[in-house]
Amino acid sequence: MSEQLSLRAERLRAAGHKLTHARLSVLRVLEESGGHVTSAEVLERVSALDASIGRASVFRTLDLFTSLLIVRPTYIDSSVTPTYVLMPEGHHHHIICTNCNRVIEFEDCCLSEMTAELEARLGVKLTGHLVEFYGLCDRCRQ
Amino acid sequence: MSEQLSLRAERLRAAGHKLTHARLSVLRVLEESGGHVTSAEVLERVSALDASIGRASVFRTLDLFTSLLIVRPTYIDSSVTPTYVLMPEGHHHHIICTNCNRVIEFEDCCLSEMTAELEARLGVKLTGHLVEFYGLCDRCRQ
DNA sequence: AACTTAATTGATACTCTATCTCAATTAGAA
DNA sequence: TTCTAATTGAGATAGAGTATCAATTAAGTT
Repeated sequence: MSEQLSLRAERLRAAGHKLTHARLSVLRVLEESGGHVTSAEVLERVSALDASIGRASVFRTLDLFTSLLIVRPTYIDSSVTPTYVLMPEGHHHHIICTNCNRVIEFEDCCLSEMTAELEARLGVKLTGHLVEFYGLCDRCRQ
Repeated sequence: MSEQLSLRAERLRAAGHKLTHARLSVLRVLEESGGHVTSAEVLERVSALDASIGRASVFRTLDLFTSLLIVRPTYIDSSVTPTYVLMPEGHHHHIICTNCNRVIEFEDCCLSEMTAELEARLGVKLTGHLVEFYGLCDRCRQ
């Protein structure tokens, strides 16, 4: 198959990891889902794609992607199952309605100043961020 | 016992929930731990405080606190157990080192402008936020 | 202080997510 | 092709979180 590698697959290879069938399948599922999927959903879709891929590999891959900041687990509904969020350029922003649990994503953020300030003050090197707002969405606000 | 109620306990009551022994115990454990505790740690410490408090109540309470934004589950190490973060005034900010998993908390953030802008543009009413930065801490930066 | 009742609780059995183990397979370099 | 360490799949296992339901309790009312 004339696979066109995504940028994330390149990052995976650049970090010294093999581009295995299982990993590329999980990545494909994540990218096609547009982010915001639970591990159960990833498991199900990966199985639909190729039933021979094992559960353990899917979880191992999600952990690997998390450590590489390709994906970030967050909580939406309760404290139970994490929802995996794809991090397009290493950052992600959304609003969670505390009434109906709807997720509203937005693109722009003005954290580059804060990033520079923190790096200077704390001596850290920051590569990404996640911003979650909580509140009532337009519908639930009445 | 001459219990001096914390502000969070008042918020709990104001939201129409009973101030039960189990809930106050979980709240006390969370406040004494300074945030950043796993459910297993909360379970253990609540048990140490009063062994008669059941597991189910602790989980129910953590879910209740999450829905009230008294606490927010986030992921630190892997995709496994959530770490509960106490939200002092409805917002919380930290840096997670992607190498050693150290958590660096910082206080000030400049998101009030972004909050106002989002409320105006999207018609939402925002009550809190969580900001997570990822990168290398000063030690791991070499 | 006793009464009332809906909210909450604890015990425990259960479900289901995620992990561990290890022999078999595979990606990628030589 | 050959080689080897990384990775995999299967399935048993661990352990986090839930469901159920009778018993208890917080807190308003009298």
